[in-house]
Amino acid sequence: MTSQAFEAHDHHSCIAAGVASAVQICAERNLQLTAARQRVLEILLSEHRAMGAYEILEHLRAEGLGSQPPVAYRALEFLTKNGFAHRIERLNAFIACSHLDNAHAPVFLICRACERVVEAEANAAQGEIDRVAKRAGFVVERAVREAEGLCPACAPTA
Amino acid sequence: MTSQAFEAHDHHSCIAAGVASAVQICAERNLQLTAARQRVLEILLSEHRAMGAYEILEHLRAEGLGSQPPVAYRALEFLTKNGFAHRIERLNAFIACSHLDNAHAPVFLICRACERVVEAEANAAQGEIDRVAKRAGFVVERAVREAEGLCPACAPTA
DNA sequence: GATCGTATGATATAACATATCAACCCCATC
DNA sequence: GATGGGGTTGATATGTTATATCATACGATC
Repeated sequence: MTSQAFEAHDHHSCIAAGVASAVQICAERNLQLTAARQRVLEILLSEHRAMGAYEILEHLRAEGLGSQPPVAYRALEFLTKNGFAHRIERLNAFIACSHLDNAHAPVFLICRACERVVEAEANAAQGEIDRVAKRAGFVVERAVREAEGLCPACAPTA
Repeated sequence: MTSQAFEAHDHHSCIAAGVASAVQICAERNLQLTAARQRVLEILLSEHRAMGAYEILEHLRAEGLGSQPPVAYRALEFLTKNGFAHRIERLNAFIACSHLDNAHAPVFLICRACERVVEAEANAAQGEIDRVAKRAGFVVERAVREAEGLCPACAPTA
């Protein structure tokens, strides 16, 4: 999945492939992809938009996987810490990672009309954040790069 | 104030100059810089870190300028909408603008140790967000560029 | 079988944000 | 000077996101 993800695609394979990759990676790294964690990843993979912790929690609750906030937050912490999901700061919400294969410096494009969020690959070293930080002698541990606006499908109608 | 703002400086003039600029700009644009709004700006200017709405509200409450959340949020909305302050998404908090003079595409450097936040000037057109968005046909209305890490003063000790 | 690390369960609360409606004030216009 | 509209404020309630805290379960290891 590339920045073309605003376009149509075989969505069923998004979920299957995402889970399969996660299962494999967890096996390799001795990470425990427990039922709740895997289910949260599936829930996130099922939509190309960011979901709030409480929205995810509703799913878990309906499926008997837990009903209290920490259940969702713990799963989300595991997924984000290990790169299977990302937090969208602008929305206080979460989305499945689209680039499980490689280490990356993602840029998120958030459509305010259809709510779709696309994760695009970018070059950290070429970015303005990196340049500015270097100049200031600042050590970057985490960079947030998010754009809110209109996707190609929604821009014309708006 | 530039990206050198992690360094020592005449802080009293930060506040005075910031307020003076805001007063002038509001006069020019027919904006009402009411008591609560100006006071919130002063509170933000008084520290080079991001402050939460409820922290600001405490100050207002102590000074009899209001005691309920909407008071703080209304002032903050005015200040951010008109460019006198910025919202730091990573922290769900607010900081006074350091570059009142020119239109800008700010990058924020957030030190997780001392909590200082520096607003650096950057070139939007050269950034990765802009490049990625163009490629995807995405119309950017708002860009969030924030780095969390360690400032030059805190990096050695950490 | 004691201990340790990791994961879960459960309750409560902190922190951030907005909806709504009434009251008020300025000021432009009739 | 009365009328009315726009913007601001006051006040109450509620919605939403996130974490602290303490307790429990369970497998791995010594």
